[in-house]
Amino acid sequence: MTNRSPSLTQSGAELCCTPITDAALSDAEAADLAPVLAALGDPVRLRLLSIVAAEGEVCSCNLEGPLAKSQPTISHHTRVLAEAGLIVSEKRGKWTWWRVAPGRLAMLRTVLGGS
Amino acid sequence: MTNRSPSLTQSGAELCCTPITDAALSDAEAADLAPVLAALGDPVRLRLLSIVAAEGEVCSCNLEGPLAKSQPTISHHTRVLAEAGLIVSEKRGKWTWWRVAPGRLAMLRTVLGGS
DNA sequence: TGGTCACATCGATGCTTGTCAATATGGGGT
DNA sequence: ACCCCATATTGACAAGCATCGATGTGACCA
Repeated sequence: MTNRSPSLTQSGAELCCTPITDAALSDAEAADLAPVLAALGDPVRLRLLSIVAAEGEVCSCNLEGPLAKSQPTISHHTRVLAEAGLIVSEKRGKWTWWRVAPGRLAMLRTVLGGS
Repeated sequence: MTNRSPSLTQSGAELCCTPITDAALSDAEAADLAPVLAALGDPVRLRLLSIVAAEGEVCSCNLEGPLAKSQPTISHHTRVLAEAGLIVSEKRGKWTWWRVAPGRLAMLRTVLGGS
């Protein structure tokens, strides 16, 4: 494996941004977009994201409680959401803080038919 | 099960409709919402929905071609989208026509942070 | 240097799901 | 009645995924 950013794999891909009501998605566009929506298709991740979105900033250690899942499971889900480009991490000392990635949710709203 | 419309299982559930940026989802809300997003988390279904959304109305027989999947697979995916409340069907003669379910996509946009 | 804490990774397991061939259902035409 | 055509359903199989215990990694503190 080549050199990579230290703490996080994070897709910076520019995804399709035209409403599906305007034009059908291409095969490639759907393939790029589906993993993002699939990341939201799990109740634990959906709730995780909503907690981060509502709080503005949440430490991993403050997720185990509300989500009632083991630490590896939480780590797995944050990873999936981060790879989908939906949340971003920042390390402070021993702790990892999560924030919603700017723009990504707005892009989804647009694709789902927003003006 | 009580009386229901003849040809289609269709969740008429009233789903959560407050932006996740305002308040975190409850366990139950996430459990209700996740399947809808999971339905969109497959590239074939995402493209299927976009075709229906862009065309306005599409016959099942006009989906096999663009999606390059077998007939049972198409039937499976339309069923999943219908059960997620995202599309609705109407039978005309031998054909089944699909349309986007009104309101469902708008609800998703709202939950994902829309005003 | 040694210990503790937060988090990531690995390995295993059981469940879910996308896919298609085969078959069933049911409407239309002749 | 019979045969086609469009769609739904069933059964089976391979791949993917959520979950957790065990272990690795790296930061902080004494």
